[in-house]
Amino acid sequence: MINPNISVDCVVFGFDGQNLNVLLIEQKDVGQSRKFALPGDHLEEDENFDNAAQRVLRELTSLSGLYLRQSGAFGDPDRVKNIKDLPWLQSNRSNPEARVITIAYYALVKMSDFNPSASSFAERVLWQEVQDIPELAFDHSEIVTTALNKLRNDVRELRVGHELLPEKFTLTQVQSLHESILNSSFDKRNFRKKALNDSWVIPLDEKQTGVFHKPARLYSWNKDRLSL
Amino acid sequence: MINPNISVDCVVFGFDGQNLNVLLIEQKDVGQSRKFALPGDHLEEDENFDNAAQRVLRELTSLSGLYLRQSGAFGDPDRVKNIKDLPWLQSNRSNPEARVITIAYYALVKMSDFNPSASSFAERVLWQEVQDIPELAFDHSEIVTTALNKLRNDVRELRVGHELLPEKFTLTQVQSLHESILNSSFDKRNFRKKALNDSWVIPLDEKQTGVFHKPARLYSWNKDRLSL
DNA sequence: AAAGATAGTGTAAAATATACCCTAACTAAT
DNA sequence: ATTAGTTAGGGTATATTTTACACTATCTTT
Repeated sequence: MINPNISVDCVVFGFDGQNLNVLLIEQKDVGQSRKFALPGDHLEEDENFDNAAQRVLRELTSLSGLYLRQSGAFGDPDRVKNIKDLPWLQSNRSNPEARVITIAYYALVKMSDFNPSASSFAERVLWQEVQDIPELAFDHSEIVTTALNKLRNDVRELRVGHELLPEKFTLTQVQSLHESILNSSFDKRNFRKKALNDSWVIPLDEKQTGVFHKPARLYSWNKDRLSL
Repeated sequence: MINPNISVDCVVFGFDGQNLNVLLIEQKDVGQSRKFALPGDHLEEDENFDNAAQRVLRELTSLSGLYLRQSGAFGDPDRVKNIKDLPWLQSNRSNPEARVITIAYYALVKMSDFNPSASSFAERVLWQEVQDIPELAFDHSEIVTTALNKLRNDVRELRVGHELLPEKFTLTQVQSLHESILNSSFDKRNFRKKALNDSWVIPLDEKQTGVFHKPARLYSWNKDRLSL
């Protein structure tokens, strides 16, 4: 049994070692125009928000096991009343006029660890670079902006980002991660000094293999240092 | 027309120049036990969250014009199913069994500027010191904790707290404010150095009057420095 | 004139942040 | 075996920020 007035929307940021992306779905076409949106859907009657976010994401994109954090509630009475969204609502909702509030979640994943594939009313799922996000359905652009701000705050406090790298990783990987999330760049020596000094990471007695240049030392996260 | 499934709850922190308090309402009694809760109520059908928070607070406590910030959404399916809350629900809600999700807001005010008075289903409103909050209805304790964490983050970044002091104030007042919100204490010289150095405030050519000790210089906020 | 109360101030030491470039170690290709 | 290509990795001097710490000044009241 579905709750027609409450939905969750997920902003999944994906990191490919290089760039920061957002996972979008392309709505199954109604008329000719293609429409992009965040993966999101209504709550079940007896479901809490966290579970709903996990389920919806799994149903639409086949992703599961993400660490999702709530990033806000959006409830403008007109947020699903824009004319541009009407065709989709009409073909997908039993009451297209209904007011819907949504609880937004966000997560950050390593793109190579997850292979989204479309199902349900998603025609297609795609990774889109954050610098280059097209017009989105409903108020989803605003939801992305809010989530991105939260992500940037969180990474500064090292509250997010660990899920992104393998168990053992190089400092260069950590630095790229921070750089792409914060959209800036840091001095290598200073970055490494800080990471070691603040004990973000623990150096291992192992080196990278399979690269065709000088192999880097591997590190693991210092669990004690990860806030929450 | 009321939306029976969505409510807003307001965590109003009050500063009296000394201590940090939270505004609670005492629910009109049902049976013998008195019950405390946050001011909160259901959304109107066509109301956005921000407006609802303002209205609800006004209706229950007669406070208006506060700067309310969203601090989270709470939607556990059982959050209003605890047996302890049933009597009140039965006498105040047409469908006491209904699932209700709530959007939490918080604000910070100077207690002397606002004079809450009870109405609607609030029997009484009271300021309660944050260190000493009684058991609250529903999941309101959790909501307070979340809001307090947010407040503490915000004051550090100077995003909150200006509403609290008069137009012209002393540095000691600013310091007390920070100390009570962060529940800690700072060195006077260092605090003043920082406030001036970071240009939080602008010194005025005026002094306190009416005090029976050395009068302090007055300052005003440097609007350019206030984030958002 | 004295007592009571808060305002207001400076400096040294420690910790942190910034700016800046060259050599080391591996692989692949010849 | 040599070379070219590629990324790893480290140290120092300077500037900035943070911390710790205690006494005198100025007003009111009695």
